[in-house]
Amino acid sequence: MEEGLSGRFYIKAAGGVRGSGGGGGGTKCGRWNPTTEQVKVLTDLFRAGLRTPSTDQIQKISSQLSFYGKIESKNVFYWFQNHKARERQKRRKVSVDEKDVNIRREEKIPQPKYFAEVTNHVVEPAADRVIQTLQLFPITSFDEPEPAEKLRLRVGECREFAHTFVSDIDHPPLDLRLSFF
Amino acid sequence: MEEGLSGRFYIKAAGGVRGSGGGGGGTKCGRWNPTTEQVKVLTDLFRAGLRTPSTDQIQKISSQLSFYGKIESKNVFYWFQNHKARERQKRRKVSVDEKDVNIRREEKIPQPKYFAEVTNHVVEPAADRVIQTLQLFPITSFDEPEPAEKLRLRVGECREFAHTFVSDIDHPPLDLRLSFF
DNA sequence: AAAATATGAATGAATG
DNA sequence: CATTCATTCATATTTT
Repeated sequence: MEEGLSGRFYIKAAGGVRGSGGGGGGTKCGRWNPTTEQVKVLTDLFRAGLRTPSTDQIQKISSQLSFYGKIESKNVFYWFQNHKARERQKRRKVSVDEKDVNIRREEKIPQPKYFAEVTNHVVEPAADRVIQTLQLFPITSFDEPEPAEKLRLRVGECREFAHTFVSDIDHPPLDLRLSFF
Repeated sequence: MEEGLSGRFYIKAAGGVRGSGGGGGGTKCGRWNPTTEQVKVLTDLFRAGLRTPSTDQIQKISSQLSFYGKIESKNVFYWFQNHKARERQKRRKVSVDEKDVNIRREEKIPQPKYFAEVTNHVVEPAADRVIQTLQLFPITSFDEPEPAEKLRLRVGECREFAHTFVSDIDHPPLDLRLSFF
């Protein structure tokens, strides 16, 4: 249904096209599709404390990462910008649902996150080759104190405080009165 | 090689019966599976004009909807995001009727601050001017049509050639030694 | 069960 | 920096 337009057959590359190596220099262009190595490096840099790289740094990073595949400076720029923004947003939009379901009495993951950030980079076979001499020490971030990015495990938790008791109530006290001003 | 997966595995969610009416419980996590009530409310809100709820609104909505079942803010956020996008997407597939021979030769490609900044963007519709007090019960179907259409020139160009296939080099001399000082 | 489709989630790219 | 749009990917659901 949705199809029929755009006439762009995307290569249904199962398993993520992030395939390393290839360089993605294929015919598929449009928007940058980072390779796993690129993402890994970027992530490492971020975790190392880099949040808002300068133009200079961006250039260097981009330059280095270009080895793994097509990449432009702006990609690096945007990557950091997005990553940071989303990291923050996750913190903000953390479910703040209280009340309502009262049965929730159990634990609550100490770190309820917006959503499970999958940081499980499958170990690349070529990982060995990827000798990233990332020796970025705590960089002086001019933005704000580095919040010690800790690696969070995937939210294995699926605590769903069931709402089972919602038997046959006609209309719960639902009253979404949103005032837009 | 193609081993580089996106690394996104979710726990197989068993029996995600959307049929909320009855139990609805038991669904495992994986991805949010809205109940019919939740969808109904969301749809009503959307139809009432809500298109891009603010963080606050998202919180409220999420909170209210949690009555019907497990839900998080991000779900609401994504729901609206997707719903709007798809609504527009479908709208867009009908905009091919008129062969607007008026082809604008916009050579300028919007680039970030790295290149010449271009601002020849089409006028922003600003259709989020929905002012109303959303009440759960669609008292007044303030149904507003899809206003404005942006017709954004998407430049999915592949201007930059892929990095030259590095064939000689054995190992990427990745050495991100950024000099910050 | 396979194919088609609907939709939740993620992220690159902008814009203000 | 935040907010938003467009695209794409991964599943769930429905259809054949």
